[in-house]
Amino acid sequence: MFRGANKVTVDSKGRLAIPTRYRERIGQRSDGQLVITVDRQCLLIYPLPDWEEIERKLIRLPSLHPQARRLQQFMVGYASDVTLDSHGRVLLAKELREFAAIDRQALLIGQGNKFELWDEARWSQRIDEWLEDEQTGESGLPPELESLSL
Amino acid sequence: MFRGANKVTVDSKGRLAIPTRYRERIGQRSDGQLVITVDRQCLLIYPLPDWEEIERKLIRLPSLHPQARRLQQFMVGYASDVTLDSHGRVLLAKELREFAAIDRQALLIGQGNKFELWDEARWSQRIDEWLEDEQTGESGLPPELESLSL
DNA sequence: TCGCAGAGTGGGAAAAAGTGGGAAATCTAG
DNA sequence: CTAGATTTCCCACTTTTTCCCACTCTGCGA
Repeated sequence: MFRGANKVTVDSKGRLAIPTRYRERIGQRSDGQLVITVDRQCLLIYPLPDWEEIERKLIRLPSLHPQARRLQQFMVGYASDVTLDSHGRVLLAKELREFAAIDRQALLIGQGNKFELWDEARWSQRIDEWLEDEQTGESGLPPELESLSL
Repeated sequence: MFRGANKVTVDSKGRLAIPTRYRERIGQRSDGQLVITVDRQCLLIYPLPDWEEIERKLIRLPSLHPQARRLQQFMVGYASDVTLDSHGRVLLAKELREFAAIDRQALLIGQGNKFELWDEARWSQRIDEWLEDEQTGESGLPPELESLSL
């Protein structure tokens, strides 16, 4: 399981160093092969086998449903294969950096079987939104959340 | 499986370079033979054998159903055979370029067994639509999506 | 406090890919 | 049959990518 938030920098060539503590696990799980794709506002980084499972699920979605089609289109469409280089770095395709507005400072967030990669500014914006929402007292939690005990 | 988004340019003669990482697969699958046809807003590019399967399905559709008829008409009607040249490029027929409003900058999107080719401007428009829809809190997600865990 | 080791960062050079254009070949129309 | 136009093939230049090396920084131990 990947956990924790790490400040990382993307250099001028678009390379991103994966923090060392994750490297061994990635090496074991997928021999250094990762797949990077987009979410709404950030990028998602999966070890190859985990991605393949997601991809299978996506492809099975009903292709006539516009929203399903779109999710497929974006997630599979942007998914790019990368391999750790000799220094544990991966190359972020220009298209991905543009999509997620990542230029230099970013945050790598461990999320179980995957990572999220956020542009620093967008991330702090997201924190603000969260705090605001909590204040204004959110309504309409789905049952899974209502009963969640932390 | 084809995946990933690539910025590509269509030159003044209507040629499009297929990114190298896909070429080997295309060579294996169909000896460099592709079929390009139209979708509603973009072009679709299939390896020949995959297209032939699609074509069979299309032809079997009930020809009295107006929408099926139209789909047949457009997809089969516009389908054009192309072969990779010595530099891995294909020639986009003028009719196809006009249909999809592609002049110079385009995006090649891997979608499993096929590619989509989008005019750059149209694609970013599509991204905007996606982000808007997601924000406005979608209703009526199909069960397959509701329970999808990525 | 100093030095060493591991991690992170940057950059240069070779190789590969992308791009454009020209010449030959083919087709079309008069 | 010929002139013009279009297509196809190939060559050469430019840009990008990839691989590798070297330097810096940080943290830990002596």
